Amino acid sequence: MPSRRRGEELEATILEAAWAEIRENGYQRLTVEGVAARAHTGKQVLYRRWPNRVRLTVAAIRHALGPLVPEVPDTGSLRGDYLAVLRAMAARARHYTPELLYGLLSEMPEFGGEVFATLPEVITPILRNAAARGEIPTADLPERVAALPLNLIRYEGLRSPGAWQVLDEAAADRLFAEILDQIFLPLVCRPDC
Amino acid sequence: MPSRRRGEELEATILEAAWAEIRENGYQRLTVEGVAARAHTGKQVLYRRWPNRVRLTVAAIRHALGPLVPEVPDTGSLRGDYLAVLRAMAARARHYTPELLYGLLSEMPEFGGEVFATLPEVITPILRNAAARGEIPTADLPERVAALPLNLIRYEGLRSPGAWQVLDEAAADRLFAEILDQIFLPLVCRPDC
DNA sequence: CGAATAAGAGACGATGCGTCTCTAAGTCGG
DNA sequence: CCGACTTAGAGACGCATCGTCTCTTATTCG
Repeated sequence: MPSRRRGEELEATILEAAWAEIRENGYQRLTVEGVAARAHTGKQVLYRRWPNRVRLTVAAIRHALGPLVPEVPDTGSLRGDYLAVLRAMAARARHYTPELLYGLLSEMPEFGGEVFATLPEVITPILRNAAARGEIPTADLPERVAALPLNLIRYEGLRSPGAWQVLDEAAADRLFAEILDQIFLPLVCRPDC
Repeated sequence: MPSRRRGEELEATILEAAWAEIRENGYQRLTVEGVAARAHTGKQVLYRRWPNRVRLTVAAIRHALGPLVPEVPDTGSLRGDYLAVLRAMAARARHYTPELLYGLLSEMPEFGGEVFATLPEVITPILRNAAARGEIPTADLPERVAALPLNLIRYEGLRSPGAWQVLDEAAADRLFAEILDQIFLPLVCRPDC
């Protein structure tokens, strides 16, 4: 008979079970009973740690995807840097099916804070570097402008959710290029760029 | 004893009952039983018309809010026209609580087509008028650019949902002005605008 | 006027949440 | 090394609500 698991080990098993259930059946059909069964444990063990289904799900996502904020890229150009950020975001977004994202937001609107973060920790340094290189006249952009590509990408993901799941890397890059070249760069660069 | 209702009359009563329940209790707590009770009818009468709770809700929204596409405004300037469109959209958005919007989208992702429409029927004429007046060099903008303010407003509504419900008209107008003046107009107008 | 239709009312089975209860495995202080 | 405490593992339970089914009877239509 296998020994009983505890603490970290048990917790990790449960969160991985939850994440597996989500990937296989989606969030709507995620049941606490199902997760418990898959982790070979009882419901009470889950409810001892998370107060309800939503919070369990959030914990599972965080466990599976790791920290939200990506590294600050330094590719030598504003375009390259921002592109790197968009790629990192898209990689993360690929795990959010529409059904999962909307389901979570409907039951826990404050989760939006996590999903819609403006990421100044990343964007501000990028803009400062660009200004130092002389690519843009000033790094001091209104937040709405600084986060524009970020927001547009996210909007794209909300608007045609599921799109990330089928978009190959080349197609995603084309989308990023469109947003950067048609909208963001014309808006922030000195006229001659 | 009151006579039994039928057809249009009964249907309208039901949809109004559903909408009232949504406004009072939100979508999550909308129950088919509750709607039936409020409309003084039986569940079967609802299920005879709509296959499930989501579809009933969508029907109730359409009944309450009317057609999606607003009139084409003609204020004499691109800024004024687009502002009018944004105001019309915001008026509609005010009825979508986060909980309602996300709930619907999670259970019926294709509803996004309705919520995220690019509204070319409205935007294209506006741009054509602006071009005819000489405000912009060409009316032939990429769709992504033409719909930019629309998308940003909607993103704003998704990002801080519930915000519309508390935003007074002046504050909403400030937001629209920010988006038009900082982003859209600089992007599409001839340099001297 | 008689037959067909559909309203109004509610019982029913299924599902799944969150709570509660029980036994025994593992941990820890003395 | 042992007795007390904690908590894992298992599942029963009550409750809400979905969607289906059944029944009676008012209304409509041929």
